[in-house]
Amino acid sequence: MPVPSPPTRPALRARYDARRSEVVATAAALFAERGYDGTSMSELTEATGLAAGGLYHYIEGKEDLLIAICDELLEPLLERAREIVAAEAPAVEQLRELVGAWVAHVVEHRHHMLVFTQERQAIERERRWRRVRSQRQAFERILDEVLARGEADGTMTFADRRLSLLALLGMVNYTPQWVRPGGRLSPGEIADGYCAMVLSGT
Amino acid sequence: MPVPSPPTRPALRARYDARRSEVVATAAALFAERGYDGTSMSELTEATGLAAGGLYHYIEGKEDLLIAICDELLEPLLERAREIVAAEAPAVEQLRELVGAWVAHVVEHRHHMLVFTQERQAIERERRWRRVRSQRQAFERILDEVLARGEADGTMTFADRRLSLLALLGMVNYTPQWVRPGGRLSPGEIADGYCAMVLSGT
DNA sequence: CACAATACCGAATCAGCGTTCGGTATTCGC
DNA sequence: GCGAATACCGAACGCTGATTCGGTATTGTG
Repeated sequence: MPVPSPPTRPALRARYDARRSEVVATAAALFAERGYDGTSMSELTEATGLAAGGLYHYIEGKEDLLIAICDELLEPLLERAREIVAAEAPAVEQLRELVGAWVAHVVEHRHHMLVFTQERQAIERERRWRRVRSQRQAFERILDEVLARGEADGTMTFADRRLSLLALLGMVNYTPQWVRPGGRLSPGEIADGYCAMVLSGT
Repeated sequence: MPVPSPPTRPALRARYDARRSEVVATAAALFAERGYDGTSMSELTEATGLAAGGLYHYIEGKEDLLIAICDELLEPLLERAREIVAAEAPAVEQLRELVGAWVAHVVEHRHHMLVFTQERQAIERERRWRRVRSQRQAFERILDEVLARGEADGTMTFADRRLSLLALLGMVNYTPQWVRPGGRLSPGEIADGYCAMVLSGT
């Protein structure tokens, strides 16, 4: 098997997983700074402390890292979003929760997010990215449905609902480009500000 | 000189310039679709109809294309922005004009814009991009000054002016990712929508 | 027409990068 | 402690892709 499989012995499994996600996190930081193509595997090995071949005990190849990064980013966010909309609450309240969780997530994982947005054109184009793509779509769909519900029951008004959705996506996706950990505004304050702008018609 | 200099004979100069900007436009379209690193020079030569070495009569190297693309994008926009704020008009009106011109520009040059945002991390990091970087900063500064003027004279209110600026940047910069020429919304309608959200406190 | 300047060609070059693989050290399980 | 699984090493490989360069065709100019 060319695929590096995790160790079968349970005692080693924890260390393996920890080291692997350490590698992924390091890759995310480097990719975010220098770009995916702009980062060589040797820079990665240097940053992780491993030697050239050692990386391949944890990943199948460079692209594997990208997939892992996207997964770590989208999966928990999507799960949280599903939880929020599963609860019975007014649309406006759900939107606030969604945006709050979302902003907090992209701020905490801003390296992952920067990589995701930078490599977007590759992700949208190729077959093997179907899963990632559909996760993104699912999340956007949830957002849209909340907006639609709010519009339908009269608690939200939009000049154009789709444009409001796209504007929201733009704001939040751009956030990782400027936030600094420990910056002036907390993720919560940022999210509130975004909600206020989108809900301005209300 | 390794630099391909334009022909000195005036009769040829026009053809040369035309062909060069044709090459740049083709590169912008390819880069926007496949990414800068994801596009090989041979794909570019094929798309332009030139042969391998022929490109280098018009450009110094691959990176030269990136610089040209950014210049074609930012220079006219910045100039237009300076015109708008040079005129004496209420801040709100100037903002609408700015956003209108801006959205129209990124929609028309969405390929250029996609390349610019994708390669942002390279542009922000390296020395030789100082010019492009300062053009971007100058434009953002103009926007901020208009918002500040509006806030000062009481015609605009923001929960947090900086956040509103960043949100606006996010919305507009994201626009090229979803607009389609001849789409449902005109650039003007999009710009109006964005302004309404940012000025919602008013 | 003639000679420069210009436009373009395309095989060859050269560097960098991702990946492989045989080998060694370390660690767990009995 | 002994064997097997695991972790890691690092030189070597193959390939892609940007760039070069000597040469040829074309085009304005005197």
